Amino acid sequence: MNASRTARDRARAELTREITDEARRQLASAGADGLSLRAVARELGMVSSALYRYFPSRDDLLTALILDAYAALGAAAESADQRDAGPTRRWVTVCTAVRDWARAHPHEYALIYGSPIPGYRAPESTIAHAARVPLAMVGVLRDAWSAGALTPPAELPAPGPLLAEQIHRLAASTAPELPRSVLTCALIAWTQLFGMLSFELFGQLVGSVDPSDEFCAHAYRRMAEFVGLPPD
Amino acid sequence: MNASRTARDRARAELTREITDEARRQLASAGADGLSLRAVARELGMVSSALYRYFPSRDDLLTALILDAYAALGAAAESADQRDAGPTRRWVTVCTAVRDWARAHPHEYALIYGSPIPGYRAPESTIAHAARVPLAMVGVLRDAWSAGALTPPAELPAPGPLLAEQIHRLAASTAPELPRSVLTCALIAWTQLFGMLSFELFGQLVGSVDPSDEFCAHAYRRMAEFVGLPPD
DNA sequence: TGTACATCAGTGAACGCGCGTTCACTGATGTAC
DNA sequence: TGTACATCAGTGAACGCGCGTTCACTGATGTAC
Repeated sequence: MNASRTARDRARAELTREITDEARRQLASAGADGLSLRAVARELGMVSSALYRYFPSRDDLLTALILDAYAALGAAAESADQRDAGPTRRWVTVCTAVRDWARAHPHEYALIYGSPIPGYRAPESTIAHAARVPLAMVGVLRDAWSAGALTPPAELPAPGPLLAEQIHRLAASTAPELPRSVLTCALIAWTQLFGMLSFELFGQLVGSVDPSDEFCAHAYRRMAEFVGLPPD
Repeated sequence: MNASRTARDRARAELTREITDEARRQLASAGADGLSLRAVARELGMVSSALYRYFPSRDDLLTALILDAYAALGAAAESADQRDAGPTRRWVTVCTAVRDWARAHPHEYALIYGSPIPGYRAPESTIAHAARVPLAMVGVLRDAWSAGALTPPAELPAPGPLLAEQIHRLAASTAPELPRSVLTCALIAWTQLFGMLSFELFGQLVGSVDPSDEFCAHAYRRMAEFVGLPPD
């Protein structure tokens, strides 16, 4: 029951970090399916069974990587947001930060936003972290709304009853004051942001708008307008 | 040099189809990485080495599946398009057809639009087939434009010089008569369509707008407006 | 402060598994004269 | 139409590989008295 960290504790924490670091490195070269406990151990100069002192199974190691990735992306989006800037600028900045992180960590991005890994089921705890990017986007919109800088998109076309209910529930838990049409369009913009990013990272833009910096920057501004933000 | 198909030819064609069919089935349960020549052969009652008479390697089998998937999706989009309907309706119909196909074939969708398979490089020939969906979308816009039913989005924000050049090149090869802003917004809508679809199929919408039928239908109409199509 | 005991990290061998690919072969199907 | 030869499909054994996980163990680090 001693709170002081023993040498053992410190060694354990450090090795745990070294294991996830090495696993991340292997992710980059072989993908999620190529991640091998034995290879990680080998690279760390350990015997493979030793890893079981740190992670009870391969899936637990994968889970740790997934949680880390969501947390890192969420942090990147949040910390890029400059709350004293104009709303459209903030919107574009947040989108750009998401893209920058993804391009710097393409395999971690693929791990969380690519095809699901067969036979692997992510724990519930990822959901909270996964929400951080859309929450950062909504945060910009809330500030813009309370500053009177938001022009809600038309309520037409009218959403169906289930969608209205889903939007209502989302609004209640994140931004009760926002007009529904803003939240709906923000959801669309959210899927647009990641759709563009996946296309860029997974090679679907080759032959059309690759390199994609200007296309992305342009799209972020178009989508800002789409959700009701003013021109910059 | 005889064009008539011998029994051998027919047997070969049929078995080739049986192999890809079985491979597709395994894709669904184990993903691209789990696709195993031995398992396919086993299921077909053959010895694994026999498959090498049909596909020189595992990668070639994968390539065949990828080409088939692009072709099937392209055909689904094209054949759903009803050229005598109104442009907005056509737009929504094409988008819906893409979604329907993807939901009916989620693992084939993941194969072509999910994370790239490490160590696998898709052949150039996929590009032509991959273009069929966006070309179907652009086809709707061209008809709408020539019928005077399209209101081009504003040219602002102005695209950067590289993006302008990329859009120009795309226009030249697909729709020279369309205003640039329409094509730019169509590209954005294209990434939106697939972004939403990937989110739906890969589980990112759980907790917000899942089930997603109404959300998707709504988004298709919003994006139709976004590219300049009239209300339905 | 020193000692006896408990906890923990890491080892090394082993289990059982499945994989892609090669190769020499047998027997059936097709082709040329 | 019949025969000799060539082509091809499929077999079965083997090569060499890497994997996740378990288990009994040794020795070092921590804890309680």
